[in-house]
Amino acid sequence: MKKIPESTVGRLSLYLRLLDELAVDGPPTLSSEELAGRAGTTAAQVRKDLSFFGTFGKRGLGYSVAQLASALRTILGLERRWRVALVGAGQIGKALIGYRDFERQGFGIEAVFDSDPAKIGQRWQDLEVRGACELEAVLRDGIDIVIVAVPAEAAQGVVDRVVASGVRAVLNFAPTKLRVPEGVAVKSVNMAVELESLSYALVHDAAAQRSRRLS
Amino acid sequence: MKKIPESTVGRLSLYLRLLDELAVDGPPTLSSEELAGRAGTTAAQVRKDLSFFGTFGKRGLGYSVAQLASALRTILGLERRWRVALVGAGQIGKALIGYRDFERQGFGIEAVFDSDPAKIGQRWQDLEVRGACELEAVLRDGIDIVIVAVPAEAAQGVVDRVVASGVRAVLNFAPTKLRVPEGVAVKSVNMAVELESLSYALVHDAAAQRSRRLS
DNA sequence: GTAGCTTTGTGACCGCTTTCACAAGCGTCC
DNA sequence: GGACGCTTGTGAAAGCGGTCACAAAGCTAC
Repeated sequence: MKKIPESTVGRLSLYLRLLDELAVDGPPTLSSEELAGRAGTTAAQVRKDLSFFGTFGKRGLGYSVAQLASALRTILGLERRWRVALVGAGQIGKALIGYRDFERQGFGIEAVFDSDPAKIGQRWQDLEVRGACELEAVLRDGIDIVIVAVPAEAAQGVVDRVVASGVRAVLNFAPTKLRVPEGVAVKSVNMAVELESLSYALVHDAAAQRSRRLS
Repeated sequence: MKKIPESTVGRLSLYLRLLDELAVDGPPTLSSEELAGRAGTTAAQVRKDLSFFGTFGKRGLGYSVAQLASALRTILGLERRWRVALVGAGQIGKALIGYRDFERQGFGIEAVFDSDPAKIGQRWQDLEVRGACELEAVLRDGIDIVIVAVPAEAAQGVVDRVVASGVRAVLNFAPTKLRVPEGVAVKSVNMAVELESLSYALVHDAAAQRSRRLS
């Protein structure tokens, strides 16, 4: 299979969400044009994204909402349940545990870890917070994805242990760049970077608008 | 000024964080090579990123950690304090409010809104949760950035009101694509997309490794 | 069956980001 | 003060993702 752009995968995920919304009340079929409108992209982009994986539409008609959604689920690997562990029982961790949408989408958080003795043993929803020393044992028991929600200083150490335990997918909330070996997927959610990009946009746009006003 | 790639801005933010770490205990100077190593990119990339904004290094020597950090703060607009409001007093909102790093970096959350009458009037840290009806009035009072942390269905409606109130920067946590007029910056943090990309990587890599084993 | 309208799938093109490669500049050592 | 080593800054080349445009294909009407 050819190389798929990372951005394409992200868009497929978005398309799927839009299709799921439409499935309940919308028409049974839609065009690339309509899907693009909802997704904030272009019809050509939608068709190109899908064409990497096969042909899903009918010319002159568009795509079946149900069939395309099903195909995207297969492509994204969402037909099975993924076993997830959370490392770091702080504020972010708590928000994630409470976010029941994950379970509904097939991502089940099965364990929570923290190194703070005061937190170990606490019950979070239906999970007990476990000590960091148990990490390897639990991860080796078939965990697919680890969410890292610890302070930046601790993140690389945690991810090293996670990778050594055979986990090959990490979702990182620590505001730092993680180094992992080939074959391990890392996705980062970095709110600090996003906020600072907004800051940049604000000072940059302000300057642009000022010069526009002068001309 | 020329067009700056979005990805460059994100990396500058990362460089700044790395420099701040080094400032406390590291050497007073470093090369693009060293910075690139820590940032997970290449030396050429670092130099190109910086070259968009001027020249900050000394040939043969590298960059002064303190001076470069200061320059990046200016570029990113982090020398001033930004006034932030949070819309949506759910789990994510609570985590964000508790995340005191934001304040330290110059992003001060000054108001929290929710539409749930049961939440209005609650005290969160030192803030009182306000009703959605007060939104416009407060935003017009000099709020620079709004964080949207409401359910996906409500997000577009909120952002429309936010934009109408003159705010030009939005950080979106709702798992949906927001439509905003020209001149408004939106950054999205979409955990669902990230998780599904990991799911894709897992099924995709598994296939890749299988075929590698066969060959 | 065929004319006409619609919409897909895709190769070619385009523009932007990254990488490459090297001349220019700075400090050091003798 | 001159030679040497190191590192920057930057034009040029390469690579990649996005857009365009159109032939192919399906559906409807008559």
